[in-house]
Amino acid sequence: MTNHVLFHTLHQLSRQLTNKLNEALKPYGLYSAQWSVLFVLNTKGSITQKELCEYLFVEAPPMTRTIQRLVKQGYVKQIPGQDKREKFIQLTEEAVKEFPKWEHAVSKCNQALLMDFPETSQQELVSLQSSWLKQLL
Amino acid sequence: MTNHVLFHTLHQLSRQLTNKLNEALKPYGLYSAQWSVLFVLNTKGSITQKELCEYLFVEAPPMTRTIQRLVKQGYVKQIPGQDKREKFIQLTEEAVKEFPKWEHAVSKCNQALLMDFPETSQQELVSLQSSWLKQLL
DNA sequence: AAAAATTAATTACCTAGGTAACTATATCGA
DNA sequence: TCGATATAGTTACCTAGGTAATTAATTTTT
Repeated sequence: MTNHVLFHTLHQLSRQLTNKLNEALKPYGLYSAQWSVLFVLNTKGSITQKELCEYLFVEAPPMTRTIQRLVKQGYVKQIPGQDKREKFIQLTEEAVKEFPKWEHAVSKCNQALLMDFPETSQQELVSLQSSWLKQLL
Repeated sequence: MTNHVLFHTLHQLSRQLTNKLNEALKPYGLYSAQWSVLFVLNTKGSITQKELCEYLFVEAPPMTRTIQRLVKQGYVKQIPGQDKREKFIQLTEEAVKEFPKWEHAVSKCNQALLMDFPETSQQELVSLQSSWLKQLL
């Protein structure tokens, strides 16, 4: 019985959080999945789509779509690798310029979401989730 | 910084769990969203789509789709209410007959997912998630 | 009682993520 | 070396969930 509640609340939480994130990103014409890619590119620099998929645990097809949208918006460029099968993805100058605004919006959103949720609880939650996730993968 | 990890792992976990659930339900031709509806109907009996939405915190359009698929599969029927706008949803006889099998498959799946995750951790996780979720809604 | 506002459900269209099948390139083995 | 196999990415199509607009029925207001 408690199992069911566990899965249910986890699912609900995840949905609520992405909804809020999408709301926060709306003024910038971005969506949560795009943000996750931009965030990774900002820290990792230029990496292949494969690596992006592995890092975000997402299958290749949705990644292709997300990247294509980012390309169309001018926030990301694809550079053919030495191995001609692979494409390196990196932020455009414009994306680098805009990034701080996006980051600020996201961080404000996250802060609001965590407002009444104590720091210690957050850390416990991360710890529990991480250990569970590690076992699943 | 820890915020980002928190949201990331939550999202990953949620996706992994629904993927596994979908896998477990595949032999029965069902998907996770359908299962969540069937599960609620099994405990609540006959309720309106509105109530289903409220219970599962899902918007009306996706609920309409999920129900229409279940109707097509013969697992659910829609009964017009006294208020002609609303439709009461309930399990068909066949669904009632099949339910135990589905429930067993799901519960086996959940058990496998939680195998190496201690009972106490599960309870902590539920407690943390629930309190956070309550604040968000 | 008639007009206005509200509500339940649907339709159309969007993002997010999954699998299967395909293409093009690279690598491995006989 | 050349044929088989593996790999990166794309395309097509599926479920899941969201918003906006629409329809039909019910309430509320006037």
